[in-house]
Amino acid sequence: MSNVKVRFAPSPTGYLHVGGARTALHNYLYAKRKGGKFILRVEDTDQERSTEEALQMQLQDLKWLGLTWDEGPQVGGDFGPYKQSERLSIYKKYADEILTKGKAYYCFLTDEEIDKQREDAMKAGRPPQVQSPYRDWSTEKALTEIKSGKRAVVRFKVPKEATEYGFTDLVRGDVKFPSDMVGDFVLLRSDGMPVYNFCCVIDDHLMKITHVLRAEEHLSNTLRQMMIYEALGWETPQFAHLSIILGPDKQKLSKRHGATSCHEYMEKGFLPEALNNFIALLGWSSPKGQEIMSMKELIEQFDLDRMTSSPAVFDETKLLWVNETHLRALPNADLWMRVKPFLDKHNVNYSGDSDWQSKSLDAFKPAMRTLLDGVTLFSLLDDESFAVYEESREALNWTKSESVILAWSDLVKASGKEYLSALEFEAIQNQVKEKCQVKGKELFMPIRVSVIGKPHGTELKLLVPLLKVDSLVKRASKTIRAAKEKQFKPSPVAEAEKH
RNA sequence: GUUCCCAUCGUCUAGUGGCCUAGGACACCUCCCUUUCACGGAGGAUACAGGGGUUCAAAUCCCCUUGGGAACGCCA
Repeated sequence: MSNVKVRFAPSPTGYLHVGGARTALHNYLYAKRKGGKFILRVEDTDQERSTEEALQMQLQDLKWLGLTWDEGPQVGGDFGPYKQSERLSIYKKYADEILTKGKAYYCFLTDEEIDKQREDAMKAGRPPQVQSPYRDWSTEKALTEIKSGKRAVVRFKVPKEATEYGFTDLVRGDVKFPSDMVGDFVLLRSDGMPVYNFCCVIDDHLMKITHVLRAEEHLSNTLRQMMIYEALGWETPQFAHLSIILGPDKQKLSKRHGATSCHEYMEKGFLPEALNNFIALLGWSSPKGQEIMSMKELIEQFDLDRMTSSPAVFDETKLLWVNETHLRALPNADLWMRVKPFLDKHNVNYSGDSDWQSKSLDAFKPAMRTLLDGVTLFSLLDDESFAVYEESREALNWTKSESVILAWSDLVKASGKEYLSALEFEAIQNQVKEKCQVKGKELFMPIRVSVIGKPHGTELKLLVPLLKVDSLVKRASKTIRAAKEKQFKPSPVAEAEKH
């Protein structure tokens, strides 16, 4: 019904960056909202940096986010191939067309000559543009040079007389460029490989792209691209330039800011729906002012009229909040499926019983911000990783602590059960209270230390039923021993601070 | 340097000339809940970069300044 067709066109030079993911997401949302198509095109004309491995990684990240494409690699489509490196003959054809029209020329300038020109221009306060002496050579003359072995690039002939190129950007409004802002730019490299601005135009046109939503850094490329559209007599698509994403220091988000790839966020235990939700909000806001949204809601509410043109800082703290909110809203069975791979990866043992899993999740959910947090939490229930931590030292030094733990252990053992219920736990706790004549934290802290090795954490009545009785007893005796020998494991936090 | 883009709480943002003594969210602080830690609940502090216009009226329109960013590649 709708003829809206958008594309995400990454270059496979590494992992999928969160900035790229945001561009992909906004394109996807727009397509879905308008009932149009979202296509994926691989811009791999930079042979030096593009790799098949990086491409596979990016495709995987896109799938992880649920941003599936209607046309592109792996799914095909009527306008393929979708890898630019496989479309070389197409680009060649249109380069010839522009050449024939006299709107481009072969240029034999060497890198050194260009560098020198740029340097001189900068010194003289002129924009660093190429001035090619080959601009007015005839194609025939150039071709004979090429036949004799000389290498040449194809340069676009930017009109000498300065005019103004303007278009209406869907997020920025009217934008105008003076044509002399750019010098003659390259269309085809000397090895015949086309360059970004050129293939971008050819492909967007041939693939019938109606709206180009891309990052702001491409804004000034639009001028060159408009010139190419003009030279070919084609109509330009609609452009929308998305504001860039900044790091906390307000500089363009890059690796030195820490995690910047989707893959890293996946490994850190973030949910794809949370990353999507958070990223969607960078440069866009819900008309309802809603903050937490499912993919379905994002699609329903997304449109270009609510895009911001100012850059946005990527705030990991807020991402964490978005993540924990999505995470806690997940049904236990679903959450378990997501936590499990993390537990397996970190060799955390757990019960196969789904009731146990669900109860554990109920107990830990309030403390879980990421799936990775599940690893720390669930290892508390794993006998193999039980240890008494440094932070328990104080509680174990209290005069009655040892007797409390001993009494606790005896009563637990005497229960004869496999697992204690919450009620049974409370009954035992009360008996310990009477027997040792302690209350408050002097009562429950030593008990908690003997259960998880730490004085703080999840409510005991939730925790205790998750551990087998004989495990509780063993843990208690280990705790007593640790207290006597003053052997404590450094707390993870303190450890981290050392580094 | 040149051109272009941008400018509301620390951060993401609402706001399209009167509804703004500027709203929401994250973070922060206080209190409540709680025999701990979290969760949760209730409050609080914090912003229209500066200067000129236009207008009865400006966060909103115009200009300048300042600040930030991007582009100026045989990268994308």
